[in-house]
Amino acid sequence: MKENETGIEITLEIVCGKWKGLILWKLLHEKPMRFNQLRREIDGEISSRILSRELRKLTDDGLIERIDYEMVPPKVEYRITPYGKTTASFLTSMNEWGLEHKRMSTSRKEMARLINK
Amino acid sequence: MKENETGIEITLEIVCGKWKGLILWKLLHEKPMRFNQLRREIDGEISSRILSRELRKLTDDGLIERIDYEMVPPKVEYRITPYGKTTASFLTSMNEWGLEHKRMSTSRKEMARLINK
DNA sequence: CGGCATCCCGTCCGATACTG
DNA sequence: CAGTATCGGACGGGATGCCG
Repeated sequence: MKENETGIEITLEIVCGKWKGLILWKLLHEKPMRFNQLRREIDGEISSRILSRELRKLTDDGLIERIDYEMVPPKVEYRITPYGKTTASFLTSMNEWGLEHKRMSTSRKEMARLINK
Repeated sequence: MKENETGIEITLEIVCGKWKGLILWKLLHEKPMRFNQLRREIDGEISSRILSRELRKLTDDGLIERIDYEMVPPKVEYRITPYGKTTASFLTSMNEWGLEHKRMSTSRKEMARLINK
């Protein structure tokens, strides 16, 4: 373990990419959700293939849990785990920063011009 | 602008990828730095091509500033901007989470097992 | 010193179609 | 309902070499 290694790298391994942060954020604030429910509620329209893949990654990493009711028709729920809940600390910060900057401007570049001026 | 859009998405557009978060983090805590100095000090060994590209993206987004002294041999410095400094809020959270989880375990999977048990 | 050119690979992301 | 199969494009990341 390197001495000066930042925590940023480790955290990025988890939330990097377009979707995992959003999925975690959703499951942090809702009850366990079913596959298609999650699919509908995530803004930005995620395809079932991508959602399936991202859910698998999060499950493999122990951040969420897959509950298969083994019914016909199938019913599967995804729930945040205790470990997953700990991500709320930085996801909340990220959300606040993003919202702040969305409120202030329509674009990041414009934002930058205003602040840096 | 959508109503329920999360700030997460916006924030991820900036720090996503392996390097931009680390570069920002470095420049947040140091004086303006030269290209090769930055290259040497970033852990994980970044190639000059990649560093160059990432620095350009950050500059285009107004998060850092490129100062060319127009000397021979070339001297160029990169400095965090006021806008870039605002990212400290969430980068700090991300760093803390990562360090916390690095301290507790050698791997994320083991970490997950411990917490979720 | 601070890059850019070239080539390459693996991953991310997506549309469409299909299935138990 | 909850996915998988297939195909394909875009992007991130890297090795090597060259240049003013």
